[in-house]
Amino acid sequence: MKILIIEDDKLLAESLQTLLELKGFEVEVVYDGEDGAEYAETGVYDLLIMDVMMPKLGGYQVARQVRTHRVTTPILMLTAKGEVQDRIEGLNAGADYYLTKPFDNMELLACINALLRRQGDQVDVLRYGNTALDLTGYVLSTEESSIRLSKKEFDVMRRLMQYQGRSIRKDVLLVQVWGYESNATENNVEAYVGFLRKKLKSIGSDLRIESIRLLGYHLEVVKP
Amino acid sequence: MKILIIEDDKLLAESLQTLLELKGFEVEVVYDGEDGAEYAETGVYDLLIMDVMMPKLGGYQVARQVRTHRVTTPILMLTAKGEVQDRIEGLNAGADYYLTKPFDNMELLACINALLRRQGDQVDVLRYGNTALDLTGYVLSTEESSIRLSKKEFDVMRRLMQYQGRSIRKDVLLVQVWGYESNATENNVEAYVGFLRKKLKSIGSDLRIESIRLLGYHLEVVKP
DNA sequence: CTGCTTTTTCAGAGATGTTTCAGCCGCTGG
DNA sequence: CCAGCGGCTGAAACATCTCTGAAAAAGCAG
Repeated sequence: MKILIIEDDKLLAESLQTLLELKGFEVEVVYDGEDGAEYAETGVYDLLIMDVMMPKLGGYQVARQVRTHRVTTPILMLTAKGEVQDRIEGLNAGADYYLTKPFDNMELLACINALLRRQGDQVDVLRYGNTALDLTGYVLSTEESSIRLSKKEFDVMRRLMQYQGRSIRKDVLLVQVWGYESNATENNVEAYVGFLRKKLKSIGSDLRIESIRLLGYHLEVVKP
Repeated sequence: MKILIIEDDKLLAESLQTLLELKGFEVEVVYDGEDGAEYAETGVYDLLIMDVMMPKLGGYQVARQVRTHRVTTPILMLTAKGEVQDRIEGLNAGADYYLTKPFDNMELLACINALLRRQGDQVDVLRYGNTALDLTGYVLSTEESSIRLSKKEFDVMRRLMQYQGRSIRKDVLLVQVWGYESNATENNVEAYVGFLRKKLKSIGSDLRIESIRLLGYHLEVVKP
């Protein structure tokens, strides 16, 4: 579970980082809005936490920009500005929650959980069609049978299922699963899609991974 | 868009109802937690707004119960209890947002929008006539059927639809889709317009790509 | 170290999208 | 009425992308 913190107050940023890492999140920190927007737009994070007042690009602008680029990662806005007007502006800019400083650590964690829960990550099975993916054990199953997935197979499958009908670009999938420092190529994605198609068929799933040339993939329930 | 309000203060409930109906939502109101939980569990609502302190069953219990029954409708908690402890408890019980009374109407609406936005109800489509172009999946569809487009077909179609009735010059289209450096000719555009006309007809679209001599094209809805 | 699983790499086959081109059609203007 | 231009279309050639199977490499547990 990856979280990006965009916060210019280094002290606060660090304490947040420590807190979240303690809770088992993978955390990255950047110190201004411009970097923030750039990182956030990769779409590899599960949550963005950002300050409103920052150098170069304010939180509202970052949120707007990120949303304009069709990135749907939940945004938690964190700020000293507590006026109603500010809260409204933040929410309308694309934030999902507005928390006023000073805030309690436990409250922050509760918010994060609420946001991630909604993201559908907190559930322990994803279902689509006649098929279920057990998030705790890397097992893919239908009524009639089930099969183990390797970690990478699982990662790819999870993303595909999370998109429920919409299509995913191959390069996005690549960066989400392999990270962007990796030297894996899109052919790796193709290989894993191949593995998954085989396994889906072997358990009699009604799911089909359609490919869309020059775009990516699309998980589909095929009517019998 | 259906909203359920669970609130025992009839005055407040009514003013909320009026406000939301004015904004075009379909609103139902119940006055205690027991009814609230029962209604909410049907899962037909797009959003639940509930008070914390209520007769029979408190807001936290309602939230917990609803979530236990695997209903994922977003919950907005509305309450006079503003203590950190309360907010944490609310969020942990399954709420998605915690708003403290008294609140501003505009802020409430901003929250509601944020929650519904996340609900994934916003899809990326361009519409014109009876026809929709799915921007994420290169799919062109009408009520009765749909068909996949290739990337270039999609690019051309998107431009045509974006111009909504105004006409586009062929050379502009050429540059927009193939880029400056390309050695494609206007005949390429013509070829793709041909492909698109075929596909539009095949799905029973009421859109027609008219050509305008020496100028370019023009997307038109043709009345039956 | 050994044997097993997972992940990566690679190259050829196959599928699909794109471009090209020639011929046809119809409009336009002399 | 006819020549000429712009626009349309189908077929073929071409260019790319995607898939696949096999093999190499990397991890991992015993």
